[in-house]
Amino acid sequence: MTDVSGPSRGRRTTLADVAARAGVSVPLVSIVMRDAPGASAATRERVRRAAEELGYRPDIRARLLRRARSRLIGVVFGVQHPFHGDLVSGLYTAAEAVGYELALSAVTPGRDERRAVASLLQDRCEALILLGPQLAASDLAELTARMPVVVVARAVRNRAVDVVRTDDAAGLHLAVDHLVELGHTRIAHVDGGRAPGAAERRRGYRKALHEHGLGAGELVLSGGLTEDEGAAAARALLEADPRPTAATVFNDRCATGVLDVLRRAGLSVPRDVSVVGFDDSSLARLSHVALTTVAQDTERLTALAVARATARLDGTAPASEREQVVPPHLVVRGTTAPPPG
Amino acid sequence: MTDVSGPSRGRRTTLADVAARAGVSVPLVSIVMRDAPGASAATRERVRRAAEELGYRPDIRARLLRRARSRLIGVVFGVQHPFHGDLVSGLYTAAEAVGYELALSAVTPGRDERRAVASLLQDRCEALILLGPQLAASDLAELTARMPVVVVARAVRNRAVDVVRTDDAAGLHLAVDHLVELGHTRIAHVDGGRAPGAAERRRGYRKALHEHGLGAGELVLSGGLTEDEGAAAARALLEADPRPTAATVFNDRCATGVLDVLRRAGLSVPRDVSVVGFDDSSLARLSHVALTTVAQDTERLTALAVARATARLDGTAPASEREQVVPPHLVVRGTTAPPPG
DNA sequence: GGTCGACGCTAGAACGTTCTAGAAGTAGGC
DNA sequence: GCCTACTTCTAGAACGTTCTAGCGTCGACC
Repeated sequence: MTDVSGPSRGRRTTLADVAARAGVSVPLVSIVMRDAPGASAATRERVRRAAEELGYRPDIRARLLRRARSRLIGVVFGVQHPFHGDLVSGLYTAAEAVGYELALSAVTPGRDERRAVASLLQDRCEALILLGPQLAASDLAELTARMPVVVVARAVRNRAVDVVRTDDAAGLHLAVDHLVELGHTRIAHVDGGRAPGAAERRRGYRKALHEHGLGAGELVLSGGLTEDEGAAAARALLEADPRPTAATVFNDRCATGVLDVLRRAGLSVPRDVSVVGFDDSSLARLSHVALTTVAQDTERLTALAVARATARLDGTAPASEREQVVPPHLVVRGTTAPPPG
Repeated sequence: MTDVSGPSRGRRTTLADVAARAGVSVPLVSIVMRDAPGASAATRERVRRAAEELGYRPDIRARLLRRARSRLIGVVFGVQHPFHGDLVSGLYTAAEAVGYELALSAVTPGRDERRAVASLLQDRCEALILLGPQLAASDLAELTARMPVVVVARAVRNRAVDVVRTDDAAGLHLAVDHLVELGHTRIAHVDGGRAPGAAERRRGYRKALHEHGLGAGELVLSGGLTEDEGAAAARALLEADPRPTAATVFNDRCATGVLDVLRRAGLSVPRDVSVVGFDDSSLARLSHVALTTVAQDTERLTALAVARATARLDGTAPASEREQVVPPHLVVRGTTAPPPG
């Protein structure tokens, strides 16, 4: 008989296997594996070696079943959305820093948010983080009654839901300030429609324009989340009379659509028209795009989201102040310059 | 005392709670919830109502702990990679169709593949699907010894690993055929470097050129996965003498970088230069890009990947034929036309 | 009228872990 | 020598589910 104790074959190795090999009780092995107090240094060493030899891996399900706390946070994200990718990256590091794990559930064209949430509910998550959810406020409230829920990158009217989001209005204010400083007076805004944050950004654009005494030149063009919608908006912009010399755009993806149409129409960016995006996505950073844009602080957003979720679990979160707003900052690249003439 | 039986409060409701309410035993409730045979219609109805009233949700961890099979497939994907998003979408539907669930684990800038895989190993997955992994073949082989592993969208030399991938060489052959048919004779290829599939695509390009008797005009420009690398390659292409009238490009992202530089240099696509991408990503479909491209059949790829994983689990997978190659097809849009002159 | 099978249901164990309670053993203080 | 305190360890139960085995009851068959 050969030794089949390796990790490769048949039944998975359990605490009992390790305990037998090390000549101790099962709970003691558990203690060692968890680095919990209650074992001598010599025994720890022996148990560790036995576990190593057997290729032992703790069964996280059994552990969670037994433990009161799962230290697991569910995350719902859109698989299509590049910005969600950035946020997921940040969430992983933020969660790890406070000893939590993440359970991911994707929203895809064939799998809506309800499904994504439902699958996490079975998973013993202690809290849920939803990235830019489209769920109705009532659904969110219902979910919140069941467990802590933190919504990221979307404003929610319902005061019972924790929200962490960028100060979208301030972001557009920054963009307009920058353009005004360069000397622009006719500044358009390409809108995001019903997308999360769009209303706030539109509001910020309007407010900034008025504060600079440029309210008369206000021009909101209907756009959207995607390049195509940006392209359509750019065509509308070209026909405006007088034509704006600058545009703030709902997001970077949409802005690249705008850029493309402007350039194909023979205009130079930024010489003829300046363009400012939003998100500072990897798209904007590409050297041949070099989009001036409003950067969201993903690191801060994700850290706050995880912190709020865990605080809610510990009961240390404030009952008021459910909304945390993170200031954005402007990243000036190559698509903004003084107006022509 | 008010009724605290609702789903919102304290301890989660268990089978025992439902059983007590319905006046039956715990296993019977389990039978009803699983739609397993062994309960009368009347009882089923009563149990279902009790469960509904209590807001009962099965605890998937306890279930998995008890069950021999978890019917759970782990998926490792790159959160940055849009094409992985498409694949994940397909995997969800393919898995659901055969009664499996997915456990997602993301690769991010701060979380490498090892970490991603390790977290799934704890999770009781029965099989692993890895999307375009960068892991060494030896690591893959080691993993395969432990559990069924299916690699998607990357060729693996090791014959012990199941692979489902697009026929990259054939894809480039299609692209070259198309360009030759249009009348092009000087066709360049923008390379993907060490990226998964790049070597195959380069090979397909060379083979097609030779078959058309155009081997003399072979020109491979070093590119990569991203727009920036495509832009650099396009600058090299502009300096080539004689200048190619067409280029096949490693992928769509890279191709958009190529397009951008060509157009900024004052050339018209497709009038002066034709460009063919690879992936048929959402990028290529954008109306203002309208990239002619080689489409990967994501639906087929994902269905085959799930089918292979489950077949491996059932022991019905063939010992040979570890590699399944899916033919791509050409999507002709607006970036290809006959050469000038 | 007894055996058989099917049906509807239940008792008890099992999955792999962690928790609680407590048992040995050692050491120190009086 | 006894009490207390501490360390190291173990027995047994518990988490919520599903599996195995088996118990009644009913009807049918010979």
